[in-house]
Formats: sequence, structure tokens, C-alpha cells
Amino acid sequence: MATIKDVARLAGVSVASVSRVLNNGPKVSKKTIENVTKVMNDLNYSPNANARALVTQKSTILGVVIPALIDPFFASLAHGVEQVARKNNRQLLLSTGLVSAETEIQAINLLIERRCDVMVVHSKKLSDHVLIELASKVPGLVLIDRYIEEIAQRCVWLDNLEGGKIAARHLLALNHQSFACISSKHQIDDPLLRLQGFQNELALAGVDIAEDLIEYGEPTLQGGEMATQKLLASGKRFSALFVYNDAMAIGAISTLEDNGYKVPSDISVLGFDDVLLSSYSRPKLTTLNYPIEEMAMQAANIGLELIAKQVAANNSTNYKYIPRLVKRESTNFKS
Amino acid sequence: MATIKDVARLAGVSVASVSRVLNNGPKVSKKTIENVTKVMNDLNYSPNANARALVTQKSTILGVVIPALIDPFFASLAHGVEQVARKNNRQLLLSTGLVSAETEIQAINLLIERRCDVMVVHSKKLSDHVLIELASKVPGLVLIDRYIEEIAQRCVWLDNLEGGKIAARHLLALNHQSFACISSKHQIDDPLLRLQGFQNELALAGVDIAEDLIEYGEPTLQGGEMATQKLLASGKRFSALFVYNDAMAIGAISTLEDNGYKVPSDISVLGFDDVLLSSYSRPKLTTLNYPIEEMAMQAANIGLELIAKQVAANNSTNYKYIPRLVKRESTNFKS
DNA sequence: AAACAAAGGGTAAACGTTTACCCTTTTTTG
DNA sequence: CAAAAAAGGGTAAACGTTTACCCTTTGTTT
Repeated sequence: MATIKDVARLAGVSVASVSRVLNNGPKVSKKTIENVTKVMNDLNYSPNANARALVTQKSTILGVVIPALIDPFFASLAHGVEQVARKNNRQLLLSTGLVSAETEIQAINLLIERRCDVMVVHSKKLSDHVLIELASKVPGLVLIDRYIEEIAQRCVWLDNLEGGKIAARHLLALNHQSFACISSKHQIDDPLLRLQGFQNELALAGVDIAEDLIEYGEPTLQGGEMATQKLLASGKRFSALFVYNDAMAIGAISTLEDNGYKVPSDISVLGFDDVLLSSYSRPKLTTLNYPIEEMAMQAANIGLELIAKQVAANNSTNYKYIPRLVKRESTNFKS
Repeated sequence: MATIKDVARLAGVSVASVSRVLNNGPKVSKKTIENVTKVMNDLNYSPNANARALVTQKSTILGVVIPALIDPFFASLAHGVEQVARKNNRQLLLSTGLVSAETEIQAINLLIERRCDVMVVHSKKLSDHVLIELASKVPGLVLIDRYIEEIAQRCVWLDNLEGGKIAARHLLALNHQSFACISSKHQIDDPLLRLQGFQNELALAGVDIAEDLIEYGEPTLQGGEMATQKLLASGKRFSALFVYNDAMAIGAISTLEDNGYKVPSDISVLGFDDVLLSSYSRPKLTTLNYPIEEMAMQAANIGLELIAKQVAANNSTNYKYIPRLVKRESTNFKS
């Protein structure tokens, strides 16, 4: 592959001049520009980004650490970051962290080896301590979907507790009085917080949920179906069901209808996340919108700002997002 | 950030030795390994991947060019490549090509500048000519979802024509005789081929489709809804509907049911792609499985093989995939 | 016309690695 | 015990750029 030296030789100039043409630098005449550009085309010259990165000590990539792309939620996250990357002439370098602390740190380290200076990290397994340390080393590291007080200015997160409360308020406003919940088995905070917010708000209204009307399952369609079966098996009645996420909610609706319940006339079902799925289901799912793409763009922008001005981001800024109720067809007034 | 020289100095050895430790090279004693490793940890040393790439002339990234991540289909594609990347200790570098020839070539060029030697490219806009030329320059370039005769050994593609035929055979076998189709407005081959295969096979059975029972729309839920409305407006009857993709098919079902038709008892609906969506819909969608993730893994593996052995892949190999009918609930025997 | 600024361009060091080649010390072999 | 081989490790060139510093030529000012 042709190098800058080849171009210089054939164009009869020094490598410095070629470099200047390449970078639209000063000190180069129109004639030289034309000449060099022509030779570049003839040779099909392509500047070596690795060499450039080495000498300039600048990166033109933007890192993302997520569990995997297969989950539409994370694909949206990556897509948000990617849009910001493109706008800033950077490319997305994806490091998948799967689910263990070990692989998460590996993913981040690979980015660091590339000298990637801006990265959006989704980590559920690494400890606060480790992340704080990492943040101190990588100036452009921003956490998404996680809040750590010590580095609050670099955390973009959703208030799950508040989400649970909003869910409760919506269903209470629809006159519901008997509730069931489906939560996730996964060992992360989100399901706990959503459930807790929901219960707290219900308690304020003097309502509580029978223990066997709270079920746990895998956060998938099938998980939702199975959890709903268990709920029905309890024999207890409920008119409103709050589900951990949309996939489970769709599974729940499916099982409810298979058992002769109409959604929403018999039972209202409320999801969470507002993924693509939710507007494709019948009835269309009422859910809480998790603006992950917007949050990802925000996170990427914060990372870029952090390295632009050396000064740390305004300490008072808060990147907490509140989920927004999206009223569709799966919840209804309880008559 | 600490460099290899810092490590060498503090460990009291040469940079060569540090490099050897780093690469598990030969000619280094146990004692040196321990010593150097300790200093590396103390300094929090992280080898510079750019410098490494420069000197070794090897890449540790795997490139993907797709329009964007937001479409679950492309997210699956990227996920397939990513799995192969990880298995081969590479990282995914994502270049988005959007929709124009210009941006597609830009995306590829960025990968080339990084000296990325293996890439999976999804290009619909670049000409055969340009892609053949590109392929001759980048030994590890593999095309996905596209077939170009001259570089057939580097094309992984789905036979859309055959897909249309399979669709037709399925519906004919279910005793249907009056058909409608919804296709996509987009200017790519896929919709044309699917429709053509469908019509060809129907013709073999002596059936053809009235002109106003073929509608075109955006390949989205809404597009499917609108196209279905136009179909119904024609006043003509049909008992089976073949739709360009799953999103449109779900839109079609929704509109059909809103107009009093039951799916599948009144009208059978057949989708294409088998994206996540299709098993979430009610009724669950019968569709043709497009094994994009598997195809993407195949493509990535071919790319890796191509650069491993200098020899070109076996010319007789064929990477054509045939979509597989996934029978769910939206098609039924016409009584 | 002298003095000077501006414009254009060249030289070479630096970025952080890997590795071919060389040298020394230790171990093995006969 | 001498000779040979093996093991361990150092030196320096190379990878392909950018850029600070320097030099020459041309144009401008007084």
C-alpha cells in the first residue's frame, strides 16, 4: 500500500508538503495541492490512521461498551452514540461486555489500548470503586444507565423509582384498586427500583399488593407468559398489571387473552421501556418511555465536551431522565 | 500515560524484553516475566494498540458497514459479525453507510484508513464495478446481501426469488386461490425479486394476481397499514396476502382486523424476514426466516479465512441462503 | 533600492511498538 | 574439560505519520 513517501517522491515534494495537503494545512501553494492530489489519486493513496493516531495522540473513534447488540435496547443505545460519533467525524468502536465484571473491564481496557478518549459505558457488574478509578484515568468516560454520586456529572441515568411511581399514579387514576406485578429475576437494580416505586406510591393511596400477586421471570416474552400463568394460578383477582418491560408485558397479554381475559377491558397491562415492539402489539401497549437513544446521544456529547475543555463539567448539572407515560391501548378506566 | 520505555527503565531491562513479556515471546526468563509484570501493574501500563498495529501491519479490528444500527435487521447482522470478532480477538469497528453511494464508499474508506483487513459490507448503492475494484484491494472484504458474479466466492446472500416461490407454494398448499401482495416502494432488488418469485410460482399453478391487488408502501408498520387499506378499497376479494416484510405484515393484520376480517380464518397473512417482532404479534406471524445473523457470521468467517490463507476461497463454493418457512399462526387452510 | 515581511517548502525528530541480529552466559554433550 | 548448543537479553531500525524549526524566494513598504 502506498505511503506518504511514495506520494512525496512521485510528486517531487517533501513528505511535509504531502502531509500539509492532506490536512489542509497552511504553507502550501495551489499548484502543489493540485499536483499532490493528483498523485494521491493515481496511487490510490490512503493515509494510515494508526500512524496518524500515534503521532497526533488524538483519537478519531468513539467507544461504546454494551452487553451485546442483539437486544434492541442496546442497539438503540449504540445507534444514539453512533449518530453523535458521525457528526463529530468519529467512528464507533464497539466493545461488548456481556454480563460479567471480568468481560466488562476487558472491554473497557481494549478501548483504552486503542487510546480511545471518549467512551460511553454501560456497566452493571463493575463496582462503583472500579468505575470511579477508571473515570479518573479516562477523561472522556461517561456512564449510562448508572448513577454514582462521586462522578454524578458523568452519569446519564433513568430514574426507575420514579418510573414505578408514575406507573402507579396512572393506574390509580384509572380507578384500579387491585394490582399485580411482574418483575425480573435478573440481579440488577432496575427491576427492584421499578417495583419499589410502584409499591411506595400505592402505599400512599392505602393499597398494597398481595405477595402472590408479585411474580418474577426472565425478562422475555416467555418469561412474561410464565409469570402470568403463575399469577393466574394464585386464584386472586386483579384488574391492573404492571410489568417489568415490554417484552414481558406482551407475553402477559398473550397469556391473559388465552385464558379468557380481555385487555384492557378486563385487565389493564402497563409495560416499561417503549421499545419498537410496543406499538406493534395488539392491543398497542401502554408503557413508560425510556429515551435510551436520546440519553446515549447526551452521554456521547458529554464525553466529547469533557475532553474538549479540560475543565470538568459543571458539577451542578444533573443527567437524570424521567420516563414518560405513553398512553396507548392496553390500559383502561376500571368501571 | 506510561510507555514501554517507562516500564523497561523501572524494571531495569530493555524495551525488547518488555515487549517479549507482553507478547508471551520466547527468550525471556520466569524471573524477568514476574519482574516486568509487576512494574506494568504498578504503572498501570497499557500497550498502545496504534503503535502495535503500525509496526506489525496487522489489524485487530473487524469492520462492518451497514446503513444504521436502529433497524433490528442490521443490528442482528452486526451482532453476528461481533460474535465472530470476539472469538477471534478482534473488536467491531462500525461504519455506517446510510443510503447513498457516497456515504457507503466513505464508510469503507474509513475502514481502509484504519488498515482494517477484514470487513463485512452491506452495500446496496455502490455499483458492481466499484465493489469488484474494492474487493481486489481489500483481501478480506466480504459482501453480504448481495451477489456479484465476478466475486461470487465473497458474496453471502439470500435468494429472494426462491423466497417468493416458497411463499407461493405454502399458500397454494393451503388451498388458497385468490391472492394479494404488498411490496416495498424502496428502490432495491429485494422486493422485486420476492414478488416476482411469488408471481412466477403462482403462474405455474395457473393463477395470477389482479393488478389492483398488488400494493406498494414504505416497509414499516404504517406502510403496511396504508397498503392494506388501499387493497381493501379495491373491493376485490382475496384469501391470502403475501407481504414484503414482517413489520408491514403486522400492520396489515392490524388493518384487516380493524375492518372485520379475522386472521387467519378469513385471510391468511404471510410475512418475510422473521424478525423478533413476528413471534410477538397476535396472531404469531407465519413468515420466511432470513437467517441474517448466521449469514453475517459466515461472512465474517470467510473474511478471516481469506486473509489467513493467501489463496482465494474455493471458487466453487456458494454462499447462497434459502429462506425457511416458519409456520406460526397467521396462515391457515382455506376451506 | 534597501529592508523586511510573507509565502512556500524542506529536514529531521518524535510518537510507541516489534523484531532481526548480535552478544554473553549457562548448560549439555562427547 | 573443551566444544557446542541453548537460553536470555540488548541494540537499533523500521512502521507511516505530523510538526517544530529552518531556509529560500518573492512581494511589499519606505
